Amino acid sequence: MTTAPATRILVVDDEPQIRSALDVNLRARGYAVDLAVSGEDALHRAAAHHPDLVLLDLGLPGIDGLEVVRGLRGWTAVPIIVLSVREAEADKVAALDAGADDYVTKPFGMNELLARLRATLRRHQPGPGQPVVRTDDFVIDLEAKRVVRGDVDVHLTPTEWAVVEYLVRHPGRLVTQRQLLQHVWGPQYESETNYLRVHLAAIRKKLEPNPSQPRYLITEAGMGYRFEL
Amino acid sequence: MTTAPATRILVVDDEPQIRSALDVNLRARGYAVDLAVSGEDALHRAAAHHPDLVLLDLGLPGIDGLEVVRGLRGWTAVPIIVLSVREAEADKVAALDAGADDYVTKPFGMNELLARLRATLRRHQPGPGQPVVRTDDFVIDLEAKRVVRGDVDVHLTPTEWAVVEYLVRHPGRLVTQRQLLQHVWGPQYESETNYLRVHLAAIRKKLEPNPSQPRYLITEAGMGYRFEL
DNA sequence: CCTTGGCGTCAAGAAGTCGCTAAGACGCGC
DNA sequence: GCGCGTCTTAGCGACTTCTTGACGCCAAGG
Repeated sequence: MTTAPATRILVVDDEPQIRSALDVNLRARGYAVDLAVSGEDALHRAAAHHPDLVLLDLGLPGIDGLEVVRGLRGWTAVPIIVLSVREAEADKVAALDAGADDYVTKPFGMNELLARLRATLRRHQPGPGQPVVRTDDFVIDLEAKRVVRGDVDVHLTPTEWAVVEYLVRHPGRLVTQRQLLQHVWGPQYESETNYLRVHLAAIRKKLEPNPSQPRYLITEAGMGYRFEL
Repeated sequence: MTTAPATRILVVDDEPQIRSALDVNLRARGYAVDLAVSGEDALHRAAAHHPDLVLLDLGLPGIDGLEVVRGLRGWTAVPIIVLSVREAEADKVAALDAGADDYVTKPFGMNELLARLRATLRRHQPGPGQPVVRTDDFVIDLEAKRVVRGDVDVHLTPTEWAVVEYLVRHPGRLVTQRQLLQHVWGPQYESETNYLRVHLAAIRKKLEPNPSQPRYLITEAGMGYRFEL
């Protein structure tokens, strides 16, 4: 029997006690743990090791935890669970808005944390990780970066692919214009919604059975887009 | 069987009769009660004993009850239920704006008080933050920014969503008009309650089974709104 | 019994957003 | 330097969403 590679978790916290408590408990459950002590450290380690999940304390010295969330979301959809003290209610909402997946309030029970961690991982690995998304009208192979409609290949330009991939990797979920822009074009883009309009139109023309009445790539006016299975 | 440690309640009131009435009734229900006779006393005792809930009379000699709320919120998110006489309407709103969780008007029925107390404790227990909120009539997915009623999607506009999200993220708690306005429209808005009326009406039409007799989005006249699970 | 204040409702106009098209700019391989 | 695919930019009508004001209702208080 081959052993599945361990799930890699990046723990970001400046308090040594919490760091080592998490380290011990996670290792005991068979996770591979990477530790970061600051926001900068976290961003570097994430870029270097591509963890499967990030456990992020919001109250960091230096770079704010919120900035770390944004920094990560600029290029990756890795699930992020935020830790914060109860007072920082507004920060938690802001973190979720910035793209965090869940949050746990300190002080937390280790069991609750582990449960949320498993739930978040489960959500982000739909079953035995199927890199292929099927609809009635087309098939998207995320691994091979191919789209087939009927029985012919559909060619997507790089930008179109980036948009489609991001939407498809968050099925059913509302993706804000900011999220899409920053993921596809870069962190400094946030208000160029005309890019999205043009490229979405092009994508719909290629994928939707009836581009003028989209069934899969839904616009939510004033908010963003949603990929409907 | 291990005995759960008693829930600790800090009672703050300068009137001896009310203090002892609360003391007796709360002890009879198995709560551990700590008594404070003034605002200063309350702040000291809260810092020393970390109560699980604070019952705070607004009409205190010396430090105002409002200041006590602010003082507590500076470092703890302990639930606060405010007691006040009916006349002090403005004080109640101010206390809620400062971060109190609920209020009870004096003279109060002991049963009502106990019910609110249990409700407040209950919702502070399991940590907030489920990304999905269910009621008998609809499901709100905070993560996906999606609302389903029965089995059809309900479409919310950006403003409607912002209002619903804020209320739902503070379930059971009385949210003042100010809080909603400033969170949704921005800091400079505080008295445009007509916005709230119009948008709440639209939301109720979409979510409530009987919009003219709301079950979930409750209006508290003169104060604000409450999302009741 | 009447006034007052807060709320719900409705409708119309204002403001904002989106889809679509087409033209110009860019970058890469040849 | 040329051509091709691709991306950016601009503009317009259509549509969605927000704001605003008027009106009626109800409860509290004089």
